[in-house]
Amino acid sequence: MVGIEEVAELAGVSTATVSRALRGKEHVSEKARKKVQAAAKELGYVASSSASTLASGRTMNIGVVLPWIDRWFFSVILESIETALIEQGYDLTLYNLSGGLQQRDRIFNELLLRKRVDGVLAVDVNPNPEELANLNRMKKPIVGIGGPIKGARSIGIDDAAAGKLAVDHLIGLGHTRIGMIGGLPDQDLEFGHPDLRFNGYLEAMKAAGLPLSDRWVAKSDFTIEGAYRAAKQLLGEPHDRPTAIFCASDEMGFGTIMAAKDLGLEVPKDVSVIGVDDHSMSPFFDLSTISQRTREQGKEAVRVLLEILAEPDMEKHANIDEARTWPVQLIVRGSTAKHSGR
Amino acid sequence: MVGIEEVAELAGVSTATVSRALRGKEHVSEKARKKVQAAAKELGYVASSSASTLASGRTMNIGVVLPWIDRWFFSVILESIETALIEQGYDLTLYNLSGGLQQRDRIFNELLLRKRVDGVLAVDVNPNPEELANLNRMKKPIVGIGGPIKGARSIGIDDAAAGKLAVDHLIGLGHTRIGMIGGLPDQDLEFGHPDLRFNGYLEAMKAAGLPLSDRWVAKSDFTIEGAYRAAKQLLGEPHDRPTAIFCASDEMGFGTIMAAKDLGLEVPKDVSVIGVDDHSMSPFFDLSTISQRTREQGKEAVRVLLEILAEPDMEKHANIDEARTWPVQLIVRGSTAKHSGR
DNA sequence: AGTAGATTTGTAAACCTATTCACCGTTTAC
DNA sequence: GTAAACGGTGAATAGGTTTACAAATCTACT
Repeated sequence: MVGIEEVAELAGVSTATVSRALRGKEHVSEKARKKVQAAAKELGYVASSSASTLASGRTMNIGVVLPWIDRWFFSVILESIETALIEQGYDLTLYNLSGGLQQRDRIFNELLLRKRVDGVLAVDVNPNPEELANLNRMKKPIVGIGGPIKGARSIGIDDAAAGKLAVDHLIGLGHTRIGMIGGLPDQDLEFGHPDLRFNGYLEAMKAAGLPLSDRWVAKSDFTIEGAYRAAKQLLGEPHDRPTAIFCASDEMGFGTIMAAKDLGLEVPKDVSVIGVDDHSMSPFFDLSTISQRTREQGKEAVRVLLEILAEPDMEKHANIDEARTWPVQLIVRGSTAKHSGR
Repeated sequence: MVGIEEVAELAGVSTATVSRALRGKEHVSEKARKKVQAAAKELGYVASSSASTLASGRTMNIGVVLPWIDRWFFSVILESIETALIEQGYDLTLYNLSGGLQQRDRIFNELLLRKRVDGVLAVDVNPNPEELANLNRMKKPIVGIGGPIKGARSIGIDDAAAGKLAVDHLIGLGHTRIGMIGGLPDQDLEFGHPDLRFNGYLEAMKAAGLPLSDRWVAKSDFTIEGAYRAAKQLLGEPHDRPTAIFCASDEMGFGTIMAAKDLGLEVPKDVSVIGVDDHSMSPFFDLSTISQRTREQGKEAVRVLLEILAEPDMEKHANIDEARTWPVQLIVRGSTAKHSGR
């Protein structure tokens, strides 16, 4: 296998110059750089990343931890993170937590500490104090996405505000009997998004002085299917049926729209529907939604993490917990309209 | 930072013994192993992966290359690969090709050759001969998923056979006017799945002596929305409308079912629909389909790659091109039924 | 007790690059 | 014209582990 010495010899310079030349560093004459590049190309030389990591202390690799991959939010954010990282010359090592607690423990207390990554991006994963302490000890900065991490920086939307915005939109359209399909608490997500969005719903309803009813609220998992069933329940009610439904996610919105159709109700004439996410299929369903601009969140998290890594004195960043609120945006499509009924 | 020497000192043994003990290797007495483990735990020692890679030549890391992440097939297969790898103690570094040709070039000719990965899994990506030669030179085995790679091992379904199976199912139900919604050729995928599935359709129709018509065939991209539009076109036809439609993917099947509903047609009474994939949402849509058992494919690809890596004489595996056909399975749900019409 | 053989342990040499420091030849400032 | 500053360069070292090999210890048997 060809190493840096062969290149140095062929180019007629020292290994130090080869190293500097190939990485675009200062203090190399153009002439030397050209020679080195030619020699490297001729020999098909590529620097060994493990050796360079060992020598420099930098891995140029980021660990990304997320609970699942095959769900819309996570796969989209993963793609945006990967794209942003590769642009900056970083690789991305993936850790998904679907393997249960034991695997999680191994990931946090072993895999992430082995000097394979320079930093960590945690998507909807809330490290406990011990896990965080370990990362700090190893000087591995972590940036969270999706919810506030105590003792670290994070980015996420204000779920309650998002819920309130959605419901305020419905209220603004004249709806008074507004239902909600929320997520099951504690299931799936670590930051309680479903509950928070439900709180936003309650808040908006109370602020507007509108009546609440148990019959207008249903819980389901975050899937089309779950919401479909929940929506049938809500909309099947012959009297007093809600004229608008706020769904905790767009996928739930899709299920709700399909349920409405199957019940012979028209959207938005008979019932308005709004979700949260701005899923790639939302335009097709013509679903109004609260966009959380997922791709931008991923990009921004990468920016913050790399900024911390660029800071020579990383200590400063330890134990800063700055939970940045990522602004959401109401996107009005055809699934919400003025209340037309009686 | 605590290194192997501190652990050795505290445990009262040599670094060699520490290394052996911590990795569960032979030739360590139980007593020594216990002492070492206790010392490592006390000091919070975790071996540096770059140092161990440098010394051993093994990275315990696999590179996974795929064209996208946020599409069902890819995210599911990625999750299955990640799970299988982590079980075996391997990490996974992700490279997605969505950044265009320039990025692809960099990934194949730089990132994958840097000794950061022991091997490569290519999902629906077909490396060209030069890219493959580079990998061979660096002794990095590659296993493909989704289509045959000339000069490497690969696993994938027989797209034509899958198409034929789907259409044979429809024929067996008595349908004679059978349409297809296929993918756009050359777009998106490197292995021409859409065309191959279309070939299977043609083959089945010809074998059964059934008539073909341009009016029964439409092309769209691999999305619900595209298929929805295509299906409206096909099913809107007042005369001679197909009584069954084979869709090149389940997502296209969902679009087709929705289009049928919106046209006032009942599935399967007025029109049968079948797809390919066995998408997680297919049970909800009650869509019959050809399952390609995506998760198992991912697992199997990992098994094959690790098997190659375990082989001490890896040379043997270079230039073997063994394109294994992964069996598909007909899954009959409620969207296909006997032809009931006139 | 002595010894062959098996097992455990330690020593030291890789593994390959980045980087510090010193040095040299040039240029710049005075 | 000299001193100082500066960019370019190379020699040597550090970085932390694995592993071949040699040495030491233990086991079982004569």
